[in-house]
Amino acid sequence: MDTKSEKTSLNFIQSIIEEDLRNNKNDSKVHTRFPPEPNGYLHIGHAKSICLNFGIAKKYNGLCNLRFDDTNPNKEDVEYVDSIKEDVKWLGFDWGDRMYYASDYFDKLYNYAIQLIKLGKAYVCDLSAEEISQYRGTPQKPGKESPYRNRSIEENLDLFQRMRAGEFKDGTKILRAKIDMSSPNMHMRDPAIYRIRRMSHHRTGDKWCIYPMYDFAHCVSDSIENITHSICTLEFEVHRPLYDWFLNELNIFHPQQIEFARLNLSYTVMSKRKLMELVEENYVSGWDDPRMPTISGLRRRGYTPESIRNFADTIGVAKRDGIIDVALLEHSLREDLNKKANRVMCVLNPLKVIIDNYPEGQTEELDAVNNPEDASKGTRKIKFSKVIYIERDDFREEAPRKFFRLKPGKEVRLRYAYFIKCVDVVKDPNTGEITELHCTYDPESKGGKSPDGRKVKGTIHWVSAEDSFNIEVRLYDRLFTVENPLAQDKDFKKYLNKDSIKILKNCLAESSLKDVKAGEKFQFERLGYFCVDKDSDNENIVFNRALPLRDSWAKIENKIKKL
RNA sequence: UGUCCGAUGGUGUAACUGGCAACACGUUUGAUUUUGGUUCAAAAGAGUCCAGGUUCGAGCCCUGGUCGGACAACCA
Repeated sequence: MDTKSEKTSLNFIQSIIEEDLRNNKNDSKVHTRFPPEPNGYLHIGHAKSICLNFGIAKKYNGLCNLRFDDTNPNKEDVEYVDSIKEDVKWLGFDWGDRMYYASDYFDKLYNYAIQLIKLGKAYVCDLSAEEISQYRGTPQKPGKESPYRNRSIEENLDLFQRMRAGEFKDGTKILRAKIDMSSPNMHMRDPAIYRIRRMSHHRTGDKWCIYPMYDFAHCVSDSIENITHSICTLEFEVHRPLYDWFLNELNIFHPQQIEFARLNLSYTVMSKRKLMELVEENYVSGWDDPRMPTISGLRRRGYTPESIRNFADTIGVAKRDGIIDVALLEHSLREDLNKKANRVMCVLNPLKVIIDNYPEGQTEELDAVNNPEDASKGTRKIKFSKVIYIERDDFREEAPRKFFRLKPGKEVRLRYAYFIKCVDVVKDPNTGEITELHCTYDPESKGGKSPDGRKVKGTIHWVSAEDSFNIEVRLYDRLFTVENPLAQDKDFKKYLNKDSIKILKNCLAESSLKDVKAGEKFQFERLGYFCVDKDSDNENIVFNRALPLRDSWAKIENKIKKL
């Protein structure tokens, strides 16, 4: 039992870390960070990064900081920092007392910039944004040097201080690193370090009118926090030479940047910009719309932190980018909720059933199991009566042989109750729609077993007219109709699924559900997993369907249809 | 006509210093079942982008291609 340790294969980041540990690099310490920009809500892709960074810290007895990369007051807002904190916490991670902001380091950053100037490695440039862009060249063509590139250190120092003092208009001057305008790497062609931006910052207010750029702020912040492994996504790979350059020139602690492939999920989009577009143009109700791949959306939909963490574990980490099948995410939720969610009976599309031979006015209580996967959850009583409702889908006038549910003249089991047989079908004379069914029940079959050992293939769920109440149920489907909405062209919104939400107002739930609270999750027997939505009030309880149950009948039926 | 990165069943990830390509999801089949759920058992499905080379032996190493992605904000 001792040496049976499961063969853990390391991902490439863990391999790097273990190699570093073997070499006693960084005094054998591991310190990571999760560095979101507070300019939007976190999504499942961030969850991957959070699980990675906090997970690695935990695995190697290290620490992981939460750091807001808030160097652009133009886009950032406290609303977002609050939601980010909530989401990280909800996912189950703890940054302890190490919550930082890049803006905490504005003074230090400023001084490092001055140091760079003194080293002759940075200069103030008067070129306009357009000119800079022209001077930069293209990936194929080298750029040319700015006419301001060779200002003296004294002049640069003076100018930079005056930039800070607010002597120049926005956009008229910029501090640039002096590297190499002919570098094959565009990021090395004298990148911007500081820009003038008269805008109040959500934390530093109006203290600054110059703000540092990402490339400068990020590596220095990592260094200040003694981050050993600075893990980020692939698009920053080209930035790494610059990351290293700043740290080398400044000669300060040098974290190692490691890039991995960001998460893509099928049938959705995963960039803050595009999600923001869906929110702002009202394609969804907000960042936490249950159809959104945001953490808050998934939470509202009914996802659990465990299922998301487990998902992150399963998908692994690598440098190749691809698209993960949502089915994998869904599987991890089903796996989790199957163990945890109590079962209840609800009818989404009710069809009235009258049990002709059941005594008028009589009711009786039956025992129902709360969770067959967990005996400690016990049982509850449900009430049976003469009039009940079943799912419209569970009755077919003309049914294929493999249809095990209710059909004329045939018997079916009502879960936990009785066998019933359909004796009559009543229809609306005008529309032909079935309005009610008449059935008879076998009093001997109470609890769902018949003493004569008669077998009934189908078991269906139901609620009694006596003891049920009206609920609203929202059914969700994938947000997009195609696996990769970005594959063909940029116009991803034309692949939006018009049927991604279906609202059912006339659903019936067993009365045990009367006192539920937002966020509670249940399995509606035979239907799926459902979560109480925050839109619920005393008048109207709203359930979101997180996920339907796996449905092998649907597969059979599809096959029949094809024949 | 640049630099960097990547390429393993349908999808994602493995294969420790070269040694019978494995796991999960998905798919299919069967068993069990008072949820057409769960569970259990089994099967199909790649010979590792291509071409050479090194080697007794290559998914792993070397060379050259091909294909895909990233990079030209005073965004992060």
